[in-house]
Amino acid sequence: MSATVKPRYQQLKDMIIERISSGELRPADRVPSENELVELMKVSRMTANRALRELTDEGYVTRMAGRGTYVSDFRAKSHLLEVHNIADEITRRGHQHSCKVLRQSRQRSRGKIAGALHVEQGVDLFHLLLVHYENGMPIQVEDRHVVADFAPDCLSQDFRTITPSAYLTKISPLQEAEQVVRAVQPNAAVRRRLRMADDEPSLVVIRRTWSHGRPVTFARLHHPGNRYELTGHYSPPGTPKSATGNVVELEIYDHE
Amino acid sequence: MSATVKPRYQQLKDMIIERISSGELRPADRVPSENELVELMKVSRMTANRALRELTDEGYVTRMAGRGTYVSDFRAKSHLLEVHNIADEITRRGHQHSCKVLRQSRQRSRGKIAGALHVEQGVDLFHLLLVHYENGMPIQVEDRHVVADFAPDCLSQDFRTITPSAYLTKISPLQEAEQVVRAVQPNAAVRRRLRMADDEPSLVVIRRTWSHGRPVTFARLHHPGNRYELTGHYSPPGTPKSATGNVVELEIYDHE
DNA sequence: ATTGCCAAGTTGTATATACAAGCTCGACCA
DNA sequence: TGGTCGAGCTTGTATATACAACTTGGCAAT
Repeated sequence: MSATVKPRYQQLKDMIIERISSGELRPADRVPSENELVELMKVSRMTANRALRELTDEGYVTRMAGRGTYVSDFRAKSHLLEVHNIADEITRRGHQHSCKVLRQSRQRSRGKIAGALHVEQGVDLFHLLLVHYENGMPIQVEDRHVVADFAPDCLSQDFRTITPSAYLTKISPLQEAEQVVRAVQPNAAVRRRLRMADDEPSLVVIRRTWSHGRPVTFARLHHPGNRYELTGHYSPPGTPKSATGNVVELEIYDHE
Repeated sequence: MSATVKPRYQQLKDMIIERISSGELRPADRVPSENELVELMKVSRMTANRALRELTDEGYVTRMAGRGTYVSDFRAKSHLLEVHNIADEITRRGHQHSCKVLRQSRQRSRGKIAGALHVEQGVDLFHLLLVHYENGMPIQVEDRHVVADFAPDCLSQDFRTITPSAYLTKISPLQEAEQVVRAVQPNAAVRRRLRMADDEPSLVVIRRTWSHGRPVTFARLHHPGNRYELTGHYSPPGTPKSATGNVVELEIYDHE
């Protein structure tokens, strides 16, 4: 680790973050204006502007033209959880990912599925039912519907070599998504496919993905509760990546 | 909605995003350099620089000094899930939040808890055990440990009026967090506190929060699986907020 | 043939300057 | 008294310029 000097705008950001973090600047307090920073810190206004603008993007401060810059109210901040693509997640663990295709068929949309995908009853959909394995152990049942005209060659894909998620993002990458995570008692079919114990709950991720302003796919991802968990690490944007070290085993249970 | 012209740097961003989204620019393709954008789009280099820099922050492109700018590989992108503070979440639904404090005591750290908080055995901790209610129905059991010297006045707080999360972020807001989400069979105590059905699974969020480079609190949040879910909406930063409309009810189950 | 080095192109940062637009407050006027 | 307008602050954007650091490729010297 060399002691290279940080850029000036980053020093400004660090200084302001430190003043917030230490409690010297509290939520709704006024942050020095760009011109004040110019004098205080001997920088140009564009440099001060960049620092304050990035702090705005990162949620630390709020700016109003004509008023000034004020410390944000953090209590509203959400914690973020990353939900990875299952195949990437497995290979990143150094394990082997494999996949069995149970169904890959064309369907007419109906009922709730049609509603979720914002299409009329009877519109062509593709239905995919896959089981993903990690070193041979089933880890996810993927039950997915895809709007047919978004991915016309869906039936000719070999989803053992490319996951539906990767295939769909290849077609049109920049997407919005809604997600729901639930703990449920799975039905018998899912329980059997995932080789789950009798009373084992399932962690379910439901995801609807949008592209070019319309829903294009709707997936229900079942995981065995005893062998799967969602993990996330949240640090404010702009923070050095390795600040907190590795993920640590976090045990759930003590007796109350 | 007035038809005010977008700023020039935003037009640049939109243009590049559109070229990526349409498939004209694919992952690993080269994006026009700043100087090329200066000529093509008749802007100054600083404006082109801002556009490309923000696209970098938003994950669309990757830049390398001396090499150029290249379209990112989206397959690696994670979906994000927001995990809200329980009290905010309830009040945002227009419901009434209340809270019962079951335990608020000083403890010596030991075992796994000490390890998770990176402190020696025997260091002072506070132990909090709360139940959060939404319109009178229990919705979360919060089992939390706090490093004592981070929050010395923890025992004198009234956590019926301020949640531990809000209290702790008030002390020192800018924090990193690790989170794990699991589906588990809760023990009898949790099941009783949350008035859960016999075979109902529990959605558990385990969160360790850091401040000034060290862990300061460690919380296990149990929720009843039949009455609680995590929801999230992900759109790339910089996208207009209301692009996809409201959250829609997403049903879990069809028969296979 | 290999090595070394330099030129050209790229991103990254920093400054000085300029103008537009929004907000506040006080001076001024009717 | 009440209202209006403008001075002076703020942020937001845009440009021109400069230099540093990095990468690549080709050329020259060894």
